[in-house]
Amino acid sequence: MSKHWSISDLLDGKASADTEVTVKGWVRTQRPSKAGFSFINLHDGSCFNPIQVIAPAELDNYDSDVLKATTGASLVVTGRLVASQGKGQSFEIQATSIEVLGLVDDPASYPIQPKPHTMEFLRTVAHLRPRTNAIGAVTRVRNCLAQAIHRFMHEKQFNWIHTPIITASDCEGAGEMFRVSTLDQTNLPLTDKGEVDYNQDFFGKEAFLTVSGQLNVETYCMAMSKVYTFGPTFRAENSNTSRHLAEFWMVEPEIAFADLQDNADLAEEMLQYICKAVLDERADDLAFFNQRIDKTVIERLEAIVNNQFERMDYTDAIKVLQTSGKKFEYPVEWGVDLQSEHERYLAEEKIGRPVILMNYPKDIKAFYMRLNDDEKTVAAMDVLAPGIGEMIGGSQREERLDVLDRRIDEMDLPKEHYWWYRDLRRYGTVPHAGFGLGFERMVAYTTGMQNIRDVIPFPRAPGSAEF
RNA sequence: GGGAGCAUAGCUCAGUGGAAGAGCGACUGCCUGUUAAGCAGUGGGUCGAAGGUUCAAUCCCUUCUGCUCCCGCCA
Repeated sequence: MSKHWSISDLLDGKASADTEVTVKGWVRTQRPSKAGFSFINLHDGSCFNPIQVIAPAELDNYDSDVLKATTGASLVVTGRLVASQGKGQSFEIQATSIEVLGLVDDPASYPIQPKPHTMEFLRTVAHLRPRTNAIGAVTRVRNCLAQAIHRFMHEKQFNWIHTPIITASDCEGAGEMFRVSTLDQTNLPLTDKGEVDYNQDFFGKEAFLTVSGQLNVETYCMAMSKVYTFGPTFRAENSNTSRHLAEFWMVEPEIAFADLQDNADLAEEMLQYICKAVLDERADDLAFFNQRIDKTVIERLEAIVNNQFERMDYTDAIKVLQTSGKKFEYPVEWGVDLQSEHERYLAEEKIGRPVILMNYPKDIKAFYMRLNDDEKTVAAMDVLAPGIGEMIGGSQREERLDVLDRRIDEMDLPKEHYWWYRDLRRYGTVPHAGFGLGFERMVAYTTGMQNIRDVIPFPRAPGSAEF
């Protein structure tokens, strides 16, 4: 294909005015004028704003093609880049030729009309929704966040570890898992006991899609010191909410020679870094979100970048909730897991920003979290964000083999399945900690989008895997 | 898994037991250096599906399907 400019570069003034340029993209709107030309707004995904093309009636194919290029049609436009006479854009293109690559069949029923759509409707046309302002902006912000995460980690000398998607160990324990099997589902091989014989399956044992790369990444942490995973994870929970997906992306850093404070500091520094990246690099998209989606988005991101995160012990949070004067549906007492209403009160009403809750009762947390000296709490932390709830969950890991074994026994877990995880405590164990950031929750928080299904290109949820 | 709600034009939604409505979009015309333009007109419907009640059902009842929201699970 011949060389052409991105609309982003043209609007940024990277090409000299009065030179000939070519752009390729899709029509957002066309406004024909009887004054002898037509205004076409063309977008190519490179930035929020489209570029305005002035198509003069003198073009050979003006009546035959150009005027038929309705919203959604694809064009190659060549012309002179000039300072715009109109308001709303710095530059525009005075077209000398317009090639229509693809028209829109039946414009009346083309789903992406130049008018507001609901997010619910756009989910039913997920193959076309990236052409909208909102989903296009989400896509760029999502990319910006992902790139910023890798950049942050790289600058801090973390190694990105590609942990497996398929796991044959059933010891992850973070929820229901999707089974991976090549057995003939209509004719399953059975053992003598009448159970499915997974010895005959592809891996010779049961296999699943991962729910977390944590246990795997801990092994590399015990050699590379600073590591992280960033990839898709899967939960087969029947969760039907605006903040859960069956397939979602998670960032899981793991740091050696570190405790819970170091872990919280890392989470804070990373969130500040990536929020700043979005403020710096995606001002155009943020302006849109701030105007159309959530009027507090920019303010919120600036507050994260410019303020220390509030840190609060679970035990203190319980006291705050008990003395809040609020009537909660679920009563609060030490030892209970916090309900959404409690987390919301803390993050939204009490603090108004993300808050890091630390040191939870051991009975409501996972076996691998490090037991505190009080023997009642573990070194766990959650980052709670207004509107999203739990954005990050993490902990200092139990590095003492005897204590870990005690916890495994207490929870009645199959110790033999954790043999390689326990080995890490036998061979040069060190204090270490890590956390998991729900990437889509971060994108939702950053954009103000209310449903997590609108911040991932093709959302997977119970009963929903179209596209 | 528990609870609530919704389903009427391409989209967003009114509405009524007795002849299907608006706004936006589409199309046509007028107008215009216009900005999701303005003005006028035209077309567009198995009222989610299947049963039932009724002289008559888009409306009332039952079942089903789909979607949304809240809670739980968590990230």
